[in-house]
Amino acid sequence: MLLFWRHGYESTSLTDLTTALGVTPPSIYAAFGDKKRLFLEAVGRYVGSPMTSSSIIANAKTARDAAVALLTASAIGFTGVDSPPGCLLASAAISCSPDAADVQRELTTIRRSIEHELTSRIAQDVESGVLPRGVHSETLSAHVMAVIQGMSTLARDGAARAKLLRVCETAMLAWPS
Amino acid sequence: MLLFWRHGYESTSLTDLTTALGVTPPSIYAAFGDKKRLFLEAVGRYVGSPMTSSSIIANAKTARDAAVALLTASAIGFTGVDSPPGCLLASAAISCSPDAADVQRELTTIRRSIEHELTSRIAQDVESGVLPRGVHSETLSAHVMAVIQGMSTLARDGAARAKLLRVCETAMLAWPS
DNA sequence: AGTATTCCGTAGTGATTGATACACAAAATA
DNA sequence: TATTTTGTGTATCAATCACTACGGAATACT
Repeated sequence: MLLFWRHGYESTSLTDLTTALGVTPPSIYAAFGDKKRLFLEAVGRYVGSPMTSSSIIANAKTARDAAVALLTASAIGFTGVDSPPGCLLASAAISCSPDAADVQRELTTIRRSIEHELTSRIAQDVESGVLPRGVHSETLSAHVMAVIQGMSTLARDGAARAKLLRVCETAMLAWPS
Repeated sequence: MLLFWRHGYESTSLTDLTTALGVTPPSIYAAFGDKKRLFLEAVGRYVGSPMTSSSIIANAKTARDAAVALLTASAIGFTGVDSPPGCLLASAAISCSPDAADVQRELTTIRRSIEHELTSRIAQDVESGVLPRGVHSETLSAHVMAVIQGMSTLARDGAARAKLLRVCETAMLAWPS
């Protein structure tokens, strides 16, 4: 997972994986089938630890809290000391060859589902009057997602955690009162 | 440039390039040296057309105008009908093998210089009183850059131009009055 | 204890990667 | 017109890619 996180799906060779794991290719292929499924397994581990975006959104009292929690968790997760900078979902398969188009679509689906969950949570608060009527939930959600994906690039470019956390605060200034 | 834009640096093979250009490998190597320099040449063409970020920032009356112009130009440029979705700078060399680390650093340098120019433009408005004292120019600039880089991912995931333009408006709600 | 099964390392598969030696042809120069 | 220079295609380079056939060792079952 860390190798895919740092170097991406296609640029992580089987040699990289076997040497890092201390095993030989047949072991990997017996356990996972092929490189594609191994990668998706690693993605599953990434999105499920330590806390899923879904649970963050579900456990938040308000949509605003959900947005703050998502942004903050991202800023922290993208600048871990013993993990590659940035977001695996945002960087591992952004640009790839046609052979990996299905892998690319898989990550797109995950990103869109997170965005959709946040959109629904916002719409729920608009519905219940917590957020003013007229708020465009889809746009508000897209802005939060854009900041998250963008912070991944900033982190990869060397931005410190404190800087990303300040970006989160700034992004939340766009949140309707 | 379009091939690198769509598939990234490493996933664009020399075969892709030669067949698209209608030439054979020796012609490319005689003209550009190697794949790395050809890519950087394509990047230079990308950042210089039709308008550079530097000129957008320089020609804007205020830092706010610069931010709006950068965001809008990005939203439009990332959703062109006859160009790949997203931003070449944001996607072509985000995750790559150690062999391409220098290419990665090159794009990081470009991204950081754009961010730095915007930071300076904001600081200038704070200095002259156009923006209130206490505004953290670096954070404000980083937020704009994050939204831009994030919109690249949204565009690659299929977001429409109108949606990205609405994201731009939302992002500008975080701008100090 | 003897047999069957699972597991993994050795070694190598064909295909593709970026990059080149060489020869020939067109064009520029003398 | 003769000669040099430039440029491109043919064919191929070693290296690496994801992937696998096969044999031997360790384990599980009878």
